[in-house]
Amino acid sequence: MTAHPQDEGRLSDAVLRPATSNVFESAVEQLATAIRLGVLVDGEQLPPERELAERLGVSRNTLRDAIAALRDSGLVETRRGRGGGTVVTHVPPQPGSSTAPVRRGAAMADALDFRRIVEPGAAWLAAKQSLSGDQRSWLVESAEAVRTAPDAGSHRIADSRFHLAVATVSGSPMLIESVTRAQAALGEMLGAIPVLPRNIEHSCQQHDAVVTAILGGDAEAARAAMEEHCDATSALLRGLIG
Amino acid sequence: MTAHPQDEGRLSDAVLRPATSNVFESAVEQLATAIRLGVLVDGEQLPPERELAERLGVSRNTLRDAIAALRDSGLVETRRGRGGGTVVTHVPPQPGSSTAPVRRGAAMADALDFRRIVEPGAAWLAAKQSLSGDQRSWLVESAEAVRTAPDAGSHRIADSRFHLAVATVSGSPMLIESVTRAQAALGEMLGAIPVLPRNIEHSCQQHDAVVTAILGGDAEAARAAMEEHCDATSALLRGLIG
DNA sequence: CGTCAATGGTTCTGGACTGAACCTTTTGGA
DNA sequence: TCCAAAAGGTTCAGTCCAGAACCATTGACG
Repeated sequence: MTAHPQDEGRLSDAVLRPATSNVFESAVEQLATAIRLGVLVDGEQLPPERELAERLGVSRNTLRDAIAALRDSGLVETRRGRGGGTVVTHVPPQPGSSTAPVRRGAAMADALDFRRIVEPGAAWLAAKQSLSGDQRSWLVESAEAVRTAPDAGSHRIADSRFHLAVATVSGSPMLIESVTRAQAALGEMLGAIPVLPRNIEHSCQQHDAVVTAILGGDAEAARAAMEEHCDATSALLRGLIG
Repeated sequence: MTAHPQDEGRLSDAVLRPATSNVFESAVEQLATAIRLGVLVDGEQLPPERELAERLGVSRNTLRDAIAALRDSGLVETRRGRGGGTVVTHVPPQPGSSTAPVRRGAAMADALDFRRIVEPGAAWLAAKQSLSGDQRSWLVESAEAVRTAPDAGSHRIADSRFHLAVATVSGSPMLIESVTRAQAALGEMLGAIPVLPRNIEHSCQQHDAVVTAILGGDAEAARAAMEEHCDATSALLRGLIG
């Protein structure tokens, strides 16, 4: 065993990551991300508190605090009584009103690099699965939903949903989580891309190529198509920010 | 926005993952994993408690409980006083004594799939970086250390260290974490691979191919070499378990 | 040989979170 | 019409954990 103190340092610096803190905040972030990525769409009803709390692995008290925070942010509304519950009331913000000053570059570069690896990987793996009819039509519809999105905000959400759908049909929980994290990290920035019809059309063609390759079981083509798609997005973003 | 209830269900099931609970246990797992993967090698001294606690993002109390657990498991020893501290005392277990009954298949398949994507991705990204001389020699030495490992246990640790080194020089924190998780998930199983000289030699040749490609800046070759390596390992494991 | 600094060991307080029980509101159906 | 079920709303005791202060032990260095 070579005793290279600096190597040990490099490795342990890289591996010993700080644990996730603050259960409440992570619950808020998780729900808010799910809404902003379009996993939970406008008008959709959340599961009952007791059930959702269990699924998130937090106590009902904490979940309620998180929901209250979302309510304060205008993301959801809550009604009491039988048949009541919490519903998503989220009109996706139109781009251009980017209040968020550009993120710091390192995190963005990391997320872009990461996405360039896990999303094509998900497409590749999805193509190797034998998908059910439901899953196949889900993919097709997800891609179609991106094309028919009426405005920029809807387009962003539909795009997220498409990418998450690809990850989901890959069947790998670890990959799904990775894609979710990449999408969440890039979410704000992707929203800053100007929604020119040309960009949309190009993007949708690439989506279609991905879907076609996956449905055809051509893993290499699926990966290549998704790589192209990620590269195109990266180029837009990098150009946009410098 | 298509209102497909089942789609929502699929997506939210996939995305709303349970939050990490129990700070103490995750600290233990993190340190134990670091030791078993060889990030912290035998005889190496841990940072002082106050410093390590801060780096892990836990309180010193919790960290001390975690260290106590490691001490009970015989992974570390602690001495008081100036110049004292906690040192790793870990003799890697020789394979064959696999007390652990085979893991359940789904988690293993997930980890293998995930690894097949993130490790080649890390090699690809590493090859695209302009590496420092230190990093280049670190890679070479890491690969060489695998070849010269005296016994099966050391071989496993050196192998982990090599893969983590590749991920580290890729420069992407998100990727490093992913590779670490994949390695940790597969750790026990990789240890179950019979260490035939032929397997070792084959594995080392693939390591060398990866290093050569990375140092040469040939990203596609690096990825292909790592894919081959992961596939070989997968085949061994799947054959071993059925 | 004594002192000091670096380290682990101990204790305490306050806040965050859990788990459970119970209350309140609303609606669908007997 | 009225009741029961299904939801959200409230409260409380207990546990986990952070943060800080302080104690005990040991080796380094003057």
